[in-house]
Amino acid sequence: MNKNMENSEERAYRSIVELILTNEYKPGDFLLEVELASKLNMSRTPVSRALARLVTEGFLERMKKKGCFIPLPTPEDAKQVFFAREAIASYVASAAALNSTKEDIAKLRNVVEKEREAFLSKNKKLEAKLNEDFHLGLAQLSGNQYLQKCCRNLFWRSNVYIFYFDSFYRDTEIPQLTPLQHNEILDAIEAKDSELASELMCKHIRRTYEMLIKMR
Amino acid sequence: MNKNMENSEERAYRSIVELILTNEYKPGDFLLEVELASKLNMSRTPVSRALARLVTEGFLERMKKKGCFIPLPTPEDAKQVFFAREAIASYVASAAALNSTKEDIAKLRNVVEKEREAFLSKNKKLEAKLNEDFHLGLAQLSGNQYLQKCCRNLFWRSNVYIFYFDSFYRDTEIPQLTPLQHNEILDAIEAKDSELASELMCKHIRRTYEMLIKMR
DNA sequence: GAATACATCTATGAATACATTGAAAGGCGG
DNA sequence: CCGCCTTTCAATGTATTCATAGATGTATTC
Repeated sequence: MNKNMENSEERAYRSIVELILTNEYKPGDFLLEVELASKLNMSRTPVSRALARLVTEGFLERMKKKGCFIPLPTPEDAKQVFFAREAIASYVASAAALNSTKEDIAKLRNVVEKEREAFLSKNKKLEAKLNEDFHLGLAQLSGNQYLQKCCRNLFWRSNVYIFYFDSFYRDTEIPQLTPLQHNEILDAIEAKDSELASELMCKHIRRTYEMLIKMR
Repeated sequence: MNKNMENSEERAYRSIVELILTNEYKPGDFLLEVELASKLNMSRTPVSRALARLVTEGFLERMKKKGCFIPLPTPEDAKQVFFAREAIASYVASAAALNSTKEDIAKLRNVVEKEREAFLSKNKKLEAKLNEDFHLGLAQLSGNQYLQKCCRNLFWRSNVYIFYFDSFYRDTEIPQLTPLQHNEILDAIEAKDSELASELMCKHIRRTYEMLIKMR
């Protein structure tokens, strides 16, 4: 039925992530296989496999015979997610500083520029996507597929918090600061200053986290 | 047919990990769904799901229509695995230094003591298991489920190297040093010296890696 | 009226049947 | 003999069907 060349599991996976990141499903909601299958016009099998993957990636949790659900945000969990992100992303930044070429950096500069534009035009969804592009792009520059994978999982998981608190988030200075901080990080990477890149990334993530906990 | 109360996927998962860690399947080998299914006396479904999980965990790779296989060790991959382990395990160690109680530490001391005994009695398999217990136990003490998960995946992945080079490995001083280094790390954690714990863990992992690359 | 045993319902777990596809063997023409 | 095309096959990808576990509601008993 579907002409797309990607396999169904991959499509299901992306669709589900999309549904979550666009907040169509909220924390606490159950993602039922049959429901998703009919929504996405495919059988339970690929949906089920995609869900299983999201669970092993730590993005969803599973209750036996109840279904998968988006974990409810808790202060403790937020702490763990952001601490883990700090730990790994700072390594990634320092590794990127050592490995990246002019072209790599130019690409990310471009992303940041688009981020700034997206902020000015208040295109929330695009902004989120570009933020993801920046962080995951950096992870790729680390040249370490394992750190890259960890980064991706943690980034997505932390996004749940950002979306959950979106209404607050928008009123802070964070969205405005983001492109600036991203550029500072790129500056450090361009200067091959791995120590500084690591530190800036750490602070960048911590700032988001600290904003988050102030909102409870 | 099967009397075990755990579900089949979990059993398949454990069995497959076991088959790999005991070197019954070696790097480069394909793990075929049908073959495993018949070997483990279950249908393709749980086997397939278990394999998928191992792939997302980075423990196996998948070639479409060919099967999952244990990635061939390469110098580049080894570098990535051990670098990632260093990065994460050092964070884990420093977090453990901040969180752990007397009882936690006592438990790990016990593991290390058994490690020493296992080394003396040349019980290779037990030694490997205890090493795992130590590192994953420490990950648990970090109190961060995300870092814990990353740690576990990377540990297993790095184990492929250790088993692959087992014959060389045995002739080095590493197996003898391991319990000593583990105890040093525990000392630092007990003294709540997170900086030192982190540094020692980093060196501990790097030593294994450097031994590895000398063997090519 | 409360507690327990039992029926029922819902969602996943597992098995099986069927479709797809990548790779390699083998045939055919040059 | 070599290279290209076709065919076949082996392995996974997907759908469907059946089984089962956990939750919930209900009736019966004390």
